[in-house]
Amino acid sequence: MVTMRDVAERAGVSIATVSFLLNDTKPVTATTRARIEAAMAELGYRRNVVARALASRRTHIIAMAYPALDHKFGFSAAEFFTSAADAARKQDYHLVLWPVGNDGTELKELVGQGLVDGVVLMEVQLDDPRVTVLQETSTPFALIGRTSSLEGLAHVDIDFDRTVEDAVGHLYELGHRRIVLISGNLTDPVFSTYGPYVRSESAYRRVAAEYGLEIVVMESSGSTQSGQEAMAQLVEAHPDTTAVLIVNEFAALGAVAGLNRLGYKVPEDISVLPLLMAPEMAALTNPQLTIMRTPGPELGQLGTESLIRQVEGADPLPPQLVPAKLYPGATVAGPRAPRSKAGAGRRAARKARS
Amino acid sequence: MVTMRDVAERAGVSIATVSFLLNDTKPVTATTRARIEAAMAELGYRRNVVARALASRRTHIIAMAYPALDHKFGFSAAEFFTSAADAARKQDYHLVLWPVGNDGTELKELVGQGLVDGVVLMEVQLDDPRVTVLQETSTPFALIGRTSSLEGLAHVDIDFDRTVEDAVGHLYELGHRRIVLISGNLTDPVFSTYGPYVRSESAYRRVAAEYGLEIVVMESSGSTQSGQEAMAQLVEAHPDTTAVLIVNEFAALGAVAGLNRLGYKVPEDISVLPLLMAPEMAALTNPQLTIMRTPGPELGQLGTESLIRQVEGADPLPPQLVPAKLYPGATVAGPRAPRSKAGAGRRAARKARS
DNA sequence: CTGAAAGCGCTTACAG
DNA sequence: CTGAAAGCGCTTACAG
Repeated sequence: MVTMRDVAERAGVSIATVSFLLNDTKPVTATTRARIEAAMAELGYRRNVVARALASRRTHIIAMAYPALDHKFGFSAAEFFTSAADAARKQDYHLVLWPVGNDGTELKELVGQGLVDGVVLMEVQLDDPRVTVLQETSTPFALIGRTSSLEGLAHVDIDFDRTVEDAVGHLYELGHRRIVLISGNLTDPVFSTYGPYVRSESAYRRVAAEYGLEIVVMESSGSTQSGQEAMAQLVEAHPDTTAVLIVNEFAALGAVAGLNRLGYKVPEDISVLPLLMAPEMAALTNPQLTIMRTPGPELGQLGTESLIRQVEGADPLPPQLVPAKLYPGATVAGPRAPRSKAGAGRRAARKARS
Repeated sequence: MVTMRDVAERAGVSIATVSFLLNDTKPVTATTRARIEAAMAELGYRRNVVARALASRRTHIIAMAYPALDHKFGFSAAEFFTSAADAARKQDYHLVLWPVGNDGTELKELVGQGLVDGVVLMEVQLDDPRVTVLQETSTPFALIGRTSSLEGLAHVDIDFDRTVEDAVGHLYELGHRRIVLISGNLTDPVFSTYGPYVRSESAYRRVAAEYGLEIVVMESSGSTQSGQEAMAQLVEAHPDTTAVLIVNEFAALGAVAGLNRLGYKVPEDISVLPLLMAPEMAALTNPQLTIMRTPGPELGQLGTESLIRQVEGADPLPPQLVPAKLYPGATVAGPRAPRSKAGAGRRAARKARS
């Protein structure tokens, strides 16, 4: 292994000077710079990040804590990770993925080892024990998501209000008046304080009321299967529904499949608009889903930048909320027969057949 | 931060003794052990992995190099990563995911920094420049996949021969005699040396010949879209096909969707059997796909264990090939009218309509 | 602008 | 079984 000492000797300078040049921490004259750079090139020198970490008390590694047991690591998660990794690399940091539990014990164990300078928390719950762990250990962190009390916590999150406003507004303009929300199971302890479900639902209730729409919220868990089951219940309980908003991306896939199997055409009979989905996932079906596109790339980057600022002693970025934006596909259209009874009659007939 | 020195002082021993106990590198009497453990508990000591790494020349971090630009990071990749991470953790290692290019330059840069003890290579190509980089830098590594020349390289891989044998055998027993393989695009430079396509195809050619079946190989790229397009071509060029084997998991999803849109029922008209898919992906469709289940959990674990053995100076595990196993779903059944012309006639009629 | 030296928190021969 | 001490490859006041 070629060390800084080797470079210094070859260039005829001290190792301190090499370090100053490498880190740009003190000015170096052009001639010594040239000598050092030549020496580095000739020797193929690469700085040892472990030694640097020990001496500087900064590993330049940050962790993304992802509760993989409670949340599938799908395309959306991959987007968050990838954009965060890119943002980190641009600032000379490594990002590592930590699949740790929701309760904070594993996180505490890992953080105590001194491997990382800070943590980006994914899938934040309204009351998240991991936040306490990070505060107690004085570990810099940034939330992608929000706890209920946010006093001074660095965070970025989806703007659920605008996302739902835009989604409902789009459907309304197309003529839809029967718009149902499929949210999560809020009696499940893991998800009763899960921001996306809670915030989507409250935004939907507010927005639907503003539009004078009937408010119908149904639930599903985060599986394809449960999305399909939700549709079976929906067409039974609310046969006049013309559009479905759905929070969970796996359930959304199941919803489309389920409607098809029940004999409903998407979007002719019912439009389906997932509120949070990655384009790669939307492309798995054919025709491709119309979605509100999760702002994963933006949030991954912002969260990481906010964290790195803190690690380096600066103030975190101000909190930012980014809405999911409409990403057109082929699962949303105007209702077949807006505000008439014809559609409902036709669907009822089909149902009787099946 | 509480250091080993703090623990040593409190326990009334030297830091060397604490280290011996912690690493189990030298015997320690029961009484000193008790004193040290008490001190560690009281102080909440946690060993600093960075200092340990610098002193021992072993970071206990291994990287999984995944060429994210050329290969989507889907459910199969997530399975490999998760199982590798678990295997690493069990042996006191961290696994980090490195999304690096296929050409080795990024890998060389990263490896030179001394962050990792070794590398697990994913999506290995038959002629892989990353292998050269790792050899030149004397970095321990294990392949998940195979290069063409394997002289002494630690590797684990899918057993394509047995996978295809089992898949074709299963279909044959159900009565299928027209079994087509959808492989990859071998004229694409990235995939012309991609093991799964190359080896699946050659296994298929051998096995189909053994069964006396007509050999039909078509290609698709790794997208849902292309899987759908392949089906359009298939029913045009080979209307008597009763079963489809398909290598790429995204294309497989598209194949089912495409057949449905073309008016073919799966599995009644055509059975679809992906050769390499993760169950989570198979569960995205409804009904769930019948698949040959990628042995991701087994290979992730074996590859990691093989690597860690080398890192610790032992011989790597002997190469192992693991077949994908049949994982039942609802997209494979017997052909509608085996060996008669009735099925083909009916399909031709449907085709004329569309 | 450059250098000598202490120190980051451990591991590991070496000695006893 | 335990300890004193060197050393891992850097960074960083401090001095000049």
